[in-house]
Amino acid sequence: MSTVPPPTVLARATLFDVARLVGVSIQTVSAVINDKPGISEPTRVRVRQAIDQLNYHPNILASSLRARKSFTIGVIVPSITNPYFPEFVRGVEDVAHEHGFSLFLCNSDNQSDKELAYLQLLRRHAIAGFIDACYMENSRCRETLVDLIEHGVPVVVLGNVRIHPKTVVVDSKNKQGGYAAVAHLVEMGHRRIGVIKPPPTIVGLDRLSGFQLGFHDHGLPIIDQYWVEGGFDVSHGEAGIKRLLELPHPPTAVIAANDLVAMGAATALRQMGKRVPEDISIIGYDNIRMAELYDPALTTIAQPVYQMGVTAMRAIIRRIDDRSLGGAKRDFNPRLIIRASTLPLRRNRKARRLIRREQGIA
Amino acid sequence: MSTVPPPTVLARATLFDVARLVGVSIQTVSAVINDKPGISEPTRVRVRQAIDQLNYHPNILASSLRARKSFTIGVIVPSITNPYFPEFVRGVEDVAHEHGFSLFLCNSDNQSDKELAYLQLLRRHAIAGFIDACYMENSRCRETLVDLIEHGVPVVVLGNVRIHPKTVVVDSKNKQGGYAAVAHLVEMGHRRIGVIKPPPTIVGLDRLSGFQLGFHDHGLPIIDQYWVEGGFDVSHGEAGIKRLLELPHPPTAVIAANDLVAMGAATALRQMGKRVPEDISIIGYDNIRMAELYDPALTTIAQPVYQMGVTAMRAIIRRIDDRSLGGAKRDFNPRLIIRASTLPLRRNRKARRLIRREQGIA
DNA sequence: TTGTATGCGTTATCAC
DNA sequence: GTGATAACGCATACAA
Repeated sequence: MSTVPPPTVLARATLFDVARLVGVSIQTVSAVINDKPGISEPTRVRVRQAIDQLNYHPNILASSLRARKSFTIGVIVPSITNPYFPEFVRGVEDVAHEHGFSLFLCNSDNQSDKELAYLQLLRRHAIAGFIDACYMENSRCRETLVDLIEHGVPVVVLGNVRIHPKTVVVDSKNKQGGYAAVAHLVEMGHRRIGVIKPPPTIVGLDRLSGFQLGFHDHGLPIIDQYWVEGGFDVSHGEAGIKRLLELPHPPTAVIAANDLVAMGAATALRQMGKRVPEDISIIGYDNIRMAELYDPALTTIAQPVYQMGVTAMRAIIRRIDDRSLGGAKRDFNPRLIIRASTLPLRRNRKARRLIRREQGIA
Repeated sequence: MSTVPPPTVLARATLFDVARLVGVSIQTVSAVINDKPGISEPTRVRVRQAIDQLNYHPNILASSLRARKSFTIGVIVPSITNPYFPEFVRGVEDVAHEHGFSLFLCNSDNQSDKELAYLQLLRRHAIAGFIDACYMENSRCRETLVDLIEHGVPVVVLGNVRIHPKTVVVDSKNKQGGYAAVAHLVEMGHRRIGVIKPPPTIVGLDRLSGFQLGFHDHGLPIIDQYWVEGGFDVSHGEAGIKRLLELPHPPTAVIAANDLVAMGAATALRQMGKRVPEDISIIGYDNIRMAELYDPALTTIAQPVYQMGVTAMRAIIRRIDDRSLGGAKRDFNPRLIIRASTLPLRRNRKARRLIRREQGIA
């Protein structure tokens, strides 16, 4: 009926509007905005004034489309509510922002189909780079990642997988860290050790294999009942510890998939009237901020999470600047942090002394 | 020199490629993709096959540009490493994803200039909606938000401010919650109460005013030395409690700006050989997951954070669907959760009984 | 130094 | 049902 534009939507000023106001052409304005040479100083000033006056702001959508490059990075994590990931994302974001990139954040909940859906969505967004912190082996996810990579999008995967020669792998040697957790407990004299298993992500499986190798190398038998299914959430710790306590001979020490699980287990133990570490030692993984604050302060395996985020994002930026760069692997060392949640086994002091002597500890 | 295209960058298939392969026009393909009526079933099938075959994926940049609507939502928080915000963001994200929206995540660190920089960046990204969870009074931020709103972008602000009639405010009555914290401690017989203050964000100031009103209504004098500067991080709790303990008459109870601060303070106290709550009671705010796990479990004021995130995102979606919708205010009720970190004051049992009787508690 | 023409990949409005 | 044409806002190559 009416040709009056809808009153609620004000049109934004465009390059055209600015150009018209100044009396120059569109690309002159564009050149001023992008600090390109070849524009006289007086013109630059007049253009800038007009930009202010019209409250003009470039449309990144249009500019990305035309320039065939975007300034958005896709980041996918299992769940941002796991305190490990905010730290990682923060590292990514700080570097990204420094270089003018924005972050698309996605939560996969460790579900391959969700991960896949997000991967596909991000591909449509024409992202400039991609960081996958929740990769799980899945043919369609792998396909999509490979597709992204082959279309020139730099991809970083958190964890020990090489999806494609051009992938950048950022890892913290979870196998080695897992091994160290076992070694620590064994050193403390524990031999009946329970494990609350991580989820089957790349990182989780790697960590698990470290636990297994540790058991093997220290001559500990792997008995299924002592390896309960778990995950990376507090609830997995609560459920896991209950199953372990129902065993005829409950473990004297427990390895939790991560700190959250360790705290869930420790708190559940406390509520059941058990003491940590006097009755049961618990070791976590990740060294999240709370591990230190928790009482008992958690013995755990630390990773430089923030730094890993920084590294991931830097790798992407370097590959955006130089497309010819290939894949890479950046390994960070895990570090055992002994606090209050683990204690030497007291049941059999003689055995403990024996073990210590064997390992050459004073 | 050479006219050979760079070998590293494969061109993505476009609508044009699909149309050519099938032998139809571009807009026929577009119609199939967007499930528009008017295309025969055989054509639809052939188009879909071609899409698969060419591995075609729509370019959201182009589609947003042309359709003048995007599917990205800007979210800005103080810092994603404060466990309160992942919970909030998760609520936002779950709803967003359900409706096909993606999230731009930004951290302001409670710095107005960073907030402003992000606001401007998001405006350029032609976002479909915006959620500000870290608003601080600042004329330029306000200007930018108003500009966004007047250009038809739905804006949600976390905290008790009305920036513009069309703003949606999601709040949890921080003043009331702050008041409840004071009331709880008074009820426990405390009168010498220390406060580790929140930062001057909208939410922080509101909470602070609740503390002040609580002091006033319960006849407690407000003595500057007992109100130490703080923030929302663990470190503020550690620093704050130290200053409070240096006082000639240290407080018998402390109100922390939030749970993180409370845990920082409690842990520092423990390290200084003091007991919580026997020597000093501490009350937090937010009821983050860790508050329950912490030992002593934290008495705190709970807010339905996840639900607040959900509400914020829903408000945006409703306003995208119906541009005529105006502003709104959605208030959530804070809830006192009494756990182990607060205890009745024992110094003067008579006084305590007196207070209880006055308040009609058995 | 500045202007002209063209296209990025998509959607919208018309005819046919 | 389908196809031609224009436009979204911007950047690039080239000519002037």
